[in-house]
Amino acid sequence: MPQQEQRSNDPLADQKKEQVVMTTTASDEDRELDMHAFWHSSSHVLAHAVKQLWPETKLAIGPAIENGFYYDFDREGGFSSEDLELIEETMKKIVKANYKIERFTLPRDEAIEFVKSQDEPYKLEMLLDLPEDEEISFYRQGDFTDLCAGPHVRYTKQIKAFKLLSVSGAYWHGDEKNKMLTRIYGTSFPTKKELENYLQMLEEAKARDHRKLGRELELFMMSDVGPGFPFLLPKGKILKDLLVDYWKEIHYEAGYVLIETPIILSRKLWEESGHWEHYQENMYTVKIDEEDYAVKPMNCPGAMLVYKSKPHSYRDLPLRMGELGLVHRHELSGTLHGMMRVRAFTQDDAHLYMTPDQLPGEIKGIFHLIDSVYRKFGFDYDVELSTRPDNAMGDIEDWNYAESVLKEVLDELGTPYQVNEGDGAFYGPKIDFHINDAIGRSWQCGTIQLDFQMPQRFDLEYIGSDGEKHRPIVLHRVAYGALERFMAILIEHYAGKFPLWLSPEQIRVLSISSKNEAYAQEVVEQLKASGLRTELDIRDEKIGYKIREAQLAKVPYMLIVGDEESTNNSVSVRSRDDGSLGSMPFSEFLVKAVEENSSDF
RNA sequence: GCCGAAGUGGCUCAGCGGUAGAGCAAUUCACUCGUAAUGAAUAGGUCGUGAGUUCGAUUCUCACCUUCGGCUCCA
Repeated sequence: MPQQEQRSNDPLADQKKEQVVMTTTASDEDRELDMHAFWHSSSHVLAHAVKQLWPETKLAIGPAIENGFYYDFDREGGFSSEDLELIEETMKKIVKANYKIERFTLPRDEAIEFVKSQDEPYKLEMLLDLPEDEEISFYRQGDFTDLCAGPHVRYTKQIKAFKLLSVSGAYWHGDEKNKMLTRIYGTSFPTKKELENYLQMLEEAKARDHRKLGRELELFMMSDVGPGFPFLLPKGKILKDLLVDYWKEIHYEAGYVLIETPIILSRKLWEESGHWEHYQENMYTVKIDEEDYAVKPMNCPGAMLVYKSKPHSYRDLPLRMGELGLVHRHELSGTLHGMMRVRAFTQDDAHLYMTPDQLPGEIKGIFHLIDSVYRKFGFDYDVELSTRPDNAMGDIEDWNYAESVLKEVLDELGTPYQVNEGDGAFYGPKIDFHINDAIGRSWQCGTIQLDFQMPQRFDLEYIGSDGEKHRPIVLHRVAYGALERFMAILIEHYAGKFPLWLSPEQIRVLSISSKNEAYAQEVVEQLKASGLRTELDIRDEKIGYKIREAQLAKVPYMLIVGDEESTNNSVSVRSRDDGSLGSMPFSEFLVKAVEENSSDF
């Protein structure tokens, strides 16, 4: 999302785009249209309609976004759903009237006078922020004119199919200190067919929503008595443990040791770490024997204490110390979102202590570890570098050095990345990994954070080869990010159809009738003995019904056993994804299943 | 936290000033069955919580809680 907004704030990029559009839209071939310009024009039609209906409404900003557009308005009382219908009707008329969309420019002074005459305070503010030496461009359609860098389509009639999707609040300039405006979201396409396809895709996205599947597949639940605190159901717990098993395996392989630190620790520790000062609004606190304690929002301070529990030599370094730590953060209530954004979650954390010359190598090692994890699940991801924020602790020189090292390593790795100025943690700059999910959203998961503050605050040291005390460098990182979020992304990524190794229930054995019960039980026992998570369905139901239920539960393999199978020790195999695979000897299936299960892991 | 919307049995939803209804799921019984729903019966709800208006509130009003869509924030 931020990318799109940046695009519309970047007049230079938009100018370049405009030239493209002016040539390509010369023909009436709609598929030649630049969708960015198309959605941007749609937002103008929206604003045009709103101004026609309620002239007193003030216009803020209305850019194209991924798959659509929005426009922010300042109107007393906002808009109701009836208002939305009315707006859509009016938009249809504007489209039908087929206004020509014309660009014109004014010298700065005249532009200011013009916007003032229109009585649009937000537009005036934006105009005053534009570079002084440029002419100001406007777009006009009928009696509607908007300050805008463009580009746009040429006629309103080109916007053949559109739909307003939702109304929400949005702060002016995205700053919560500013006034809350009303934002109307919509989408549009050159043809009705494309709009229908898009709306259908939205419906399909709903079908793989992890909150819906989480309930249907009995993976997790939420309760009013613990907003943002997820409950894992038996199957969800299996999923989490499988992720943990895999995680432990690759971390031991990569030379990590694992620790576990307490969840509740004294205020004194959080004061020492700086969290009491910088992070208090997110921390849960408790009083124990008249003393203040806090539930940990991060694992770092505990890990620092573990490091300090004994003296270290340079020969111990790098020391890679992992911790699957349960942290609690009091996130704003409005930000909670299923298991994607919760208030209690397990970080697959690790702190790496090293000498300065080991830093680049360790960053690369972590990078490759994270990359291998994401690749295992077939995830696409973006890398971002976040630099010093306003509330940063520590010396600027340290920050500059840390940022330059991160940049150097990223450049050396040849990975494309985006820089987010001022988005770092208060204790250090970081490299973030964003996974692109099934519905085109992106979620922050992995992160590598350089921490120059903790070692100082906790006075960490090691004895160098020179016999002198030195301060180690500390890297703080997660790969999954949070197990809960990662699970949610996995659920949506696979639409609940987990690969065999990740499926909580791998095989379900279905008996045709009660006569086959004993044989079915025998099959289940052997499968279980071979480490396959198997369940038995011997209810007095028709086989079609039992298959339907197993299919809806998204169990990878169904074994149907009747008289025929009982007599010759075979199973009729049905795959969740490929349907019936026919009969085979049970021993053959067992070997195949065990092999598939272990090869994926 | 802010803007907007919504909360009715386990799930999906109907009802809407006269103390609740369906389908699925559950339970019981019958059927002993061959690749996505066998039939019948039974049970299950102080309609999110608390106030107010009213002869009477699930229905109207207000507050709070939770959820959903966004903003902001973030793993």
